[in-house]
Amino acid sequence: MIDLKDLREHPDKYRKGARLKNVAVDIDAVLQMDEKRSAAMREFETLRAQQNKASGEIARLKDPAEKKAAVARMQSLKQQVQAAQEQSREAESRLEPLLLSIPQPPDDDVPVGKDAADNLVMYRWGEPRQFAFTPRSHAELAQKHQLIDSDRGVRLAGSRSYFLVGKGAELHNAVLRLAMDLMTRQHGFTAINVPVLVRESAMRGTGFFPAGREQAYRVGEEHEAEDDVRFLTGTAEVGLTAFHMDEVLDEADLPRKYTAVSTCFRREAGTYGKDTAGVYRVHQFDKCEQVVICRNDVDESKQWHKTMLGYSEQLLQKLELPYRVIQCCTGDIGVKNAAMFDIETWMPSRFDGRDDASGYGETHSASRLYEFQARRLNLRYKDASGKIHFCHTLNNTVVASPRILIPILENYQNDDGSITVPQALQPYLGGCERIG
RNA sequence: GGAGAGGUGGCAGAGUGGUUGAAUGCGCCGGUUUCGAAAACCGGUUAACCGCAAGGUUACGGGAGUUCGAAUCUCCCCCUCUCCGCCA
Repeated sequence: MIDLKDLREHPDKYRKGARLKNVAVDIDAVLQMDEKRSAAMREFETLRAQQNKASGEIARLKDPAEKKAAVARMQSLKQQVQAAQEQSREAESRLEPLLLSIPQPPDDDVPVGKDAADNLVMYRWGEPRQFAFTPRSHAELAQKHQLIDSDRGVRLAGSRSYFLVGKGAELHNAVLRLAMDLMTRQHGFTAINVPVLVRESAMRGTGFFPAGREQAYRVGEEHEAEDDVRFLTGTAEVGLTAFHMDEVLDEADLPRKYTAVSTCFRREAGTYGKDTAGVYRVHQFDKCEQVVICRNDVDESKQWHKTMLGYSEQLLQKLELPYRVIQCCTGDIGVKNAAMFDIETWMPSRFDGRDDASGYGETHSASRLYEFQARRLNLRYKDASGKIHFCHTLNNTVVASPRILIPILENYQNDDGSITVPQALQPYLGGCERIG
């Protein structure tokens, strides 16, 4: 949710922001609606004030006849008040969806661009491995060692579904455990287990609705009342960020640092035929997420953004997987973000043999939202002087699996088809050093 | 799924039609006192919106209604808790 006052004062900022993000919104229509609402509200409040005043006077009248006359005089005012209230409410209810649809303008330091093709490569870590043999894809490796069973997954749950089996499941659990341990033990994040089945208000509050609604699974029968409907979350960001929804925190308790592993559900609507081999794009996966809720301070937000990005890099470095860090351009950061970094990890099977860029696949996404989510969630804090502010929120992937199994299997394969278990994961697999 | 109880300010808890945005207690903040602290005493302490201000409007789970006027009355919904049943 953007700041309505700011929209009134700087409409161009939002026009430009929407244009840079390739989002079609009619700012003028919003401003008109806002004007209409304000007028209706003032009208209603004036009338209501009159009514309240008269009511107080009636209460003080002792003489029954006088009282009766005064009450009779109020009849017509009552009609007017009701009509004005009706108008005011209608204007309000028409303004709200318009406001929800206005994207957060991208930050000044975000490169301008149309889509993912215009994203900026910031830097790389590690060198893509040169194979002395023809490397196998993760799908082949998984098949060979019976780590991932897509055939049975599809039979049971449809396309983009899978079973993780044996060491496949162990590897999956291992990376998530490693991620969780890193965030809690080393970086002081509080571990949380979040609901993945949430109300619409949580989805709207975190900015996944209304834009993006088609990506979420809706749970509930058709005949059920809207209030009984729940949605499966596509990330623990929802639970972690909405944890303090409608609360006023103490500034002294900020920043709040939370991490969670949760199962994530995504319809992947509009991606038919894309990334169908293996487990790159699936409907259900597990992810360790990090969320920071901090003071309303742009510099602090930017600082946290970098820091959180660093935590994820640290995880990839522990796994010794080559990656590159991308600054996403204005057209690729989505409606809710002010800025976004992606981390792409080297996946040999995606490499086309010519352009290195082809071999990197997205594994992480770090978002900086300023007060956009906090406004929608009504998530605030009180500063030392007692003033109330909206918090800032940020989030980033720590690790998502099975997608991360792709670079692990492919980068750690040996010429005989066996797979070396990354050192950092061996303790989580009972010391197992090699698969196959 | 069956039966019952309840939802009021940070918390506890009054309040059943009129100056109650809300008693009282706790907590919190400030002051007096003290070498300092505790205790005691005094004062302050919900938020959103409109307004330069004075001031005004809204909100007692949510919605609808009755009324000149609703925390208080009526209807619908939601949520929480207890007991029974079922269940990981």
